[in-house]
Amino acid sequence: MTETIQKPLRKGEQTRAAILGAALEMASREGLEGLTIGVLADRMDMSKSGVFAHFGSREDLQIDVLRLYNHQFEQEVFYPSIREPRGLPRLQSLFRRWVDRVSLEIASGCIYISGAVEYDDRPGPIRDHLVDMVDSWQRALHRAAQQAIDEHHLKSNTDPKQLVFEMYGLVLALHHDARFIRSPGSVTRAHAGFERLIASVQTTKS
Amino acid sequence: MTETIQKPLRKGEQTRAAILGAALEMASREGLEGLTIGVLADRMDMSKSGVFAHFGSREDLQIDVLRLYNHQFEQEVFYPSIREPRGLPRLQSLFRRWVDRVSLEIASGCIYISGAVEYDDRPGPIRDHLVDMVDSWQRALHRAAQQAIDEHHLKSNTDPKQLVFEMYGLVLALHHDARFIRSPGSVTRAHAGFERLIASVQTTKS
DNA sequence: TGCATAATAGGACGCTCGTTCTATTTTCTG
DNA sequence: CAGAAAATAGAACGAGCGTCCTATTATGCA
Repeated sequence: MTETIQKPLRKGEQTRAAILGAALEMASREGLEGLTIGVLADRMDMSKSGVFAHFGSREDLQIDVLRLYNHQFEQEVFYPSIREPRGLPRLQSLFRRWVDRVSLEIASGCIYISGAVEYDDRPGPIRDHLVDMVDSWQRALHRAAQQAIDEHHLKSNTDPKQLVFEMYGLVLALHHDARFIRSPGSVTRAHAGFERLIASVQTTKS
Repeated sequence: MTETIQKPLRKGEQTRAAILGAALEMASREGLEGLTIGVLADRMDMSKSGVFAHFGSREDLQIDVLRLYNHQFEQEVFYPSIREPRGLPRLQSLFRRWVDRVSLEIASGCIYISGAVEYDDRPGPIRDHLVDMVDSWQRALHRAAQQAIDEHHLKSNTDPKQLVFEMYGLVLALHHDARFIRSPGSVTRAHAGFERLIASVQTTKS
């Protein structure tokens, strides 16, 4: 009993990561509620209990998938953007990278968006985590918008929350039209909407 | 065998309509995929088979719910609006009534929006019906926007599809922020976004 | 008021789900 | 290399699902 807590062995973490990756892919397409251990086990060529043992429960698996998605989102969208100069450039980078990511996700689906519908009325830890993440993302956008105002890139009477509301709408419309309706040109429209939106609150008109 | 096809009796259609109403309410909250015959039967104080007998299958029930929702949507949003004078007034009425309806649906959920996520990657008759309905609604908006251009209420270089794309985005953002995030002020923001949107494509500035 | 028939109940089916228990295999370490 | 511990498999469970079959009750028409 010298060491009660042992560092986990290598193999376990390795397959656990592989399962999590497959689970993320599956949850992106079918939704977090469509994530099922049996199908996941089939796809991993493992037994149900073998997969299950890596996560205490299905809910824990779903939350871990959520965390992984959030991490990837931050790596691809948030962190590269905050290295842009604060103000309008950073805000534009956030939106552009966001749209880029959702554009790629048209084939698979965005968990933030599908999760918002799946858990809008389903209380529990999953909803709590999801709201936290989306709320955190919106607050990051709010900060960037406020900074753009402070830097006098945007008009001083601009409402950051209104701005972010409309940016979010453009991305939701992109996801909706491209993934559900499957009408072409949605990415272009999202960008066009953003440019018109920025133009209406920018200090120096082009 | 004088009359092979009998007109259905009164009682049957009556309870069928009641079931359909409860099913619509349930599908609004839980989603069409969350609509389950057992729970529906409990809520109706009926047996599962009693409920089931009114619809050939669960899928038929879901499609009938969809039809009922579509009918209500048309009655509340579309038909009252097309009695407004064509052009900008009609377009504004369509949006205002649409937002009004979604505002009321914040407590229950909009099947067009939740269905778009549930069936964006799930082929079948339900998806087909859903796409038809949403597409039909978007085309109605396109017509109204085009007419507003023809009437010279909107600038001649306005792109109707871009306009409808952004209108849809505002409603999706409203649904998202109000129902999922539960942040106040979303309805106001949806209207503010629409006014800014219209102002940017209107012929005579205020 | 009878009687054909519609409406409903009850039970059983096969399936899938998450979860648990136990046994077996694999992996790392002393 | 041996042995402890981790990783995985396999089978079984109870619950919930849609659906089907059969019996019973309720309805509306002649």
